[in-house]
Amino acid sequence: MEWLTLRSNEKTLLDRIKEIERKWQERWEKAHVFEADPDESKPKFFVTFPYPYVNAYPHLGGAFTILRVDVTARYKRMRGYNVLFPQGWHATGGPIVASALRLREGDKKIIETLKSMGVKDDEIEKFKNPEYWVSYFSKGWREDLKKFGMSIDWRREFHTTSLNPYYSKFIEWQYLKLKEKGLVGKGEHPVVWCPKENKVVGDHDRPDEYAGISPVEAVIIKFRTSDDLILPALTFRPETIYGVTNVWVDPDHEYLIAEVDGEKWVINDYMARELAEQKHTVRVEGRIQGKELLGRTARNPVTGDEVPILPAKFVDPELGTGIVMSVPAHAPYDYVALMELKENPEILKMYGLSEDIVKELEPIPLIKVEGYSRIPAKDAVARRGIKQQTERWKLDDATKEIYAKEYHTGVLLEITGQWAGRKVSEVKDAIIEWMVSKGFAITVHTLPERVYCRCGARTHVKLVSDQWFLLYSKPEWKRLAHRAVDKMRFLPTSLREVFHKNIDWLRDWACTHKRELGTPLPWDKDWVIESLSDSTIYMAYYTLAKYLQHPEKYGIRPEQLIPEVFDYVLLGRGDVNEVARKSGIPTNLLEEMRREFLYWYPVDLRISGKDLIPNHLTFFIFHHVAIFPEEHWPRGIGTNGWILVSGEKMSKHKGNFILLRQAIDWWGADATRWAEILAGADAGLDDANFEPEVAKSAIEELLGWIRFAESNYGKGRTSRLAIDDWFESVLNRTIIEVTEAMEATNYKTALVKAYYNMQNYYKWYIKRAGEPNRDVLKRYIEVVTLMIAPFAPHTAEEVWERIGKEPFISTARWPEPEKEKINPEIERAEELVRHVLEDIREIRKFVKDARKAKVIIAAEWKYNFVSRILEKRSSGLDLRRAIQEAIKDLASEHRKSAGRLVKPIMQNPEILSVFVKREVEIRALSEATEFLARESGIDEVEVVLEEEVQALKKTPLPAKPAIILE
RNA sequence: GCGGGGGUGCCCGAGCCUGGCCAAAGGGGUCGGGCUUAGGACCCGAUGGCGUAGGCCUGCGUGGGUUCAAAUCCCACCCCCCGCACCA
Repeated sequence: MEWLTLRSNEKTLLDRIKEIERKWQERWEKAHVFEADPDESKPKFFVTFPYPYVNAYPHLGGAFTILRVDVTARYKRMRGYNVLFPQGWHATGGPIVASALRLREGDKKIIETLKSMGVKDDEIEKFKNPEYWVSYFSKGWREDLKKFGMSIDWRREFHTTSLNPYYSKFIEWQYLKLKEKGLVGKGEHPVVWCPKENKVVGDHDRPDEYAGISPVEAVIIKFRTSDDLILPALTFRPETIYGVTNVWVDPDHEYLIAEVDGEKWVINDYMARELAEQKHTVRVEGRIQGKELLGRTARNPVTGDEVPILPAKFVDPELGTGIVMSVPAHAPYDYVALMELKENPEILKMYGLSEDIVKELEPIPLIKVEGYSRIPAKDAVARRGIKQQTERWKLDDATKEIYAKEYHTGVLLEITGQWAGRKVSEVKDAIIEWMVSKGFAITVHTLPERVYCRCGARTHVKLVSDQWFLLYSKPEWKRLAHRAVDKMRFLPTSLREVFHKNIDWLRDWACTHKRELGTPLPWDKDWVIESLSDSTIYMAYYTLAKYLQHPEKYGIRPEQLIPEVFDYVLLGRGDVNEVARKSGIPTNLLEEMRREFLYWYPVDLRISGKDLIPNHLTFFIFHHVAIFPEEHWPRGIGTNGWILVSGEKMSKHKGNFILLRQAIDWWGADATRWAEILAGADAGLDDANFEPEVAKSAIEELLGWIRFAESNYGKGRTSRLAIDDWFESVLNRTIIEVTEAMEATNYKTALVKAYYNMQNYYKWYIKRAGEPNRDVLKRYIEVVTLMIAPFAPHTAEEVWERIGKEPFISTARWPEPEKEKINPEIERAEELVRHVLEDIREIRKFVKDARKAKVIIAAEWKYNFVSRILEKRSSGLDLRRAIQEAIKDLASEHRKSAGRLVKPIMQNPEILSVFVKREVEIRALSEATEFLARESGIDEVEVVLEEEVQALKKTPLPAKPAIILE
């Protein structure tokens, strides 16, 4: 990777940076700077990062979000808050278990992944145990985050699952509460099932190419032959039953004859098994070759038509039921297959069929679609030039097109009877319901394509009947969640609406799994609480982890954590002495824990990537409103987008995948932080773009600031210039703007304003002033260092120490703006000087040999006039009216000349925003003549008043003096 | 389809809420100059078109509209990205 190559001098710089970082990390730890305990004298701020799943080391993406949390924590600390920033680790769920199993099977990919993360050969063996993943990677995360400079209170660290019985007790308590309130219930649920291993097959249990394929609902329509065999045609488009011309089978496949729910069905092995797993009774009675069915007819249950059974190559006997109803008008496959039969009667002959059998079969249109002929399938096929049913790729494409168009915009024709005139999308569900109720069809859960388990077996859909659900669809629960959302603070603010929508949209959630890491459901121990479901209110656990996770200090054993303990500590219920007696935990310790909880709770801000909005963050709200009283509901949620690297999504495949530890190794912590912030760390949903180049140059930037600060602090002149006021005004205004951006967690904006914009102002200041004023320079160095401290804390600490401050900048106060020094008029005047400089330069382009510039200030009355205009405007008038009104107010001798100003003012409305009092303009320009001359390369600049000259070609305006070059 | 986020100059990207210092910040690239033995790094300048006085024209997805004034407000349309679940 290119950005790895640092030249030797840069390497030295990097070593210096790393040394500084190590030094401060050690000092912070030694001084316990980030360990937060209740302190009633200070306001608290509780900020969290969703605990990461510990199956790998952190990469730049996770680091990005947690960096925003750290910046928040550091900023709030500087604002005088007692900040709690804890961190735990998530191990609940399937992937770790699945990876451990795969490793046991000798899976090369897992070995490769582990090696790529730096796991040594002789250690890989240990990863066959899921537990080892948890301890290994939580350690890795902790190390990396420390090196990244996270201001975490590590005493509260923990990991989830029964591997941590303390946490498990807490989760058990939560679920007992939910059950008490009737928010957990049992139900049926379709899952992808491996018949060989007898288990649910999640994404992590499959080869990658099968990930993300979930069960879908399909309809099986029953076509009956004269001898009472049922031909069950599986379809996703039951509405097209009105256009069926025939039924397709694979002549070379051997179907089963099975009794399904008391009827004789012709069906494939696959669906026989799938139906059996979905509450249907299936008994196999015999077999039948597809070709034996050919030539018979079957009755369309809806229309009553007798349709022929015909052969088709495209029929996949292992998908669906292996039997397909043919709707040539609206299904490209069917259309092509039918045309092939018509054009090649020898196929029919081969099976001993008469060619007459297809002669009269014509597509039957039943849906009208804008932009298509009566037979849309024909259009789609013709457009792609499809000739044969074996052209799968094109046919699939055509099918997709027709399906989407007909579903969303198609209108049902007369032939569909009661449904005629309606849109497909509107009545589809009703059609299904009707067909099922009439006994014409059944619905079934199936997979849209073949999905294999990692073990090699083909999976099918099973209906699990004793599945536990979180009953999110309960209206009362949703109502409370909405109320919480109404009260919360969101960053960005647009998130509020998103959450309301998500709450409405959320349905019951299957909250238990089997054979995964986690906490067993307390009343049904075969099940383990699923990962999203066990990570909803654990922020409360951070307030207790300090006690629970340290038996060496507090002596609490897991079995002492009876529900009454959590009832008391988290909800204030019960008599503390009674709880102490029952649990054996001393009263004072229980009370201390209760106090700790009450001090920190609720969560003030939870910052996360945008991916958690529809799931975890919504659950987070739901569970809080279910368990806790209103005063402990979450107060805020902030989100950010993903990190891209050089404009592309990070992936190992592309070679732009960067682990946090690699980044820190290459650029150090602060430069990495700096580049991540600049990548786009404002609150929002947009992705941020990390540029390795920026990280590289940040190393020098940061060392440059240390050098600049150290060597300039205390330097400078003692005299006072007008331009000093300008710089102080800008500096103080910047503090206000940066503070606003910090409050909104718009950290890129804040950093750009605090550092880069200030640096530009400083350059201008030096250009104007020559040498800076000593006090102003000191203040500049202090303020900028303080403002970048949340972003580059190690660098800031180093500067702080070198300019003689102590103890830590991490606990120093955020700069207060000296509001009295903010002077908009001075800033406008400076702006005006800049405009004049630009204008002189512009004119010089045309008058190259000019030696002298005369700057002619507008006459006194014009200032009154313009300030009148501004008054009128601020009372709501538009510009033209404001000018008219202002003219009326003028003394009569000026009215005529004022009329002549209307056009120039309309043409240069910017003068209104730079307008200052005449004296201020005169002074600013007079003091800047030397500067203007120097910068424009002219010998002399002279400021003259309009009253002192006559016969001007140009009209001077306030804030826009006339300029004459000579 | 539903929900969300976007479309800005050669590229990336700010601005849009709160209309006017916006031909549009900041990077990158390119061109020119300085520095240097040379390269790199660094510094200065230029980078829509036209123009011998600070100007004019074109311009922020497309088309309309509101306004003295629109990248910014309103309406319609086109295009791109993300999510749509039992999974971390």
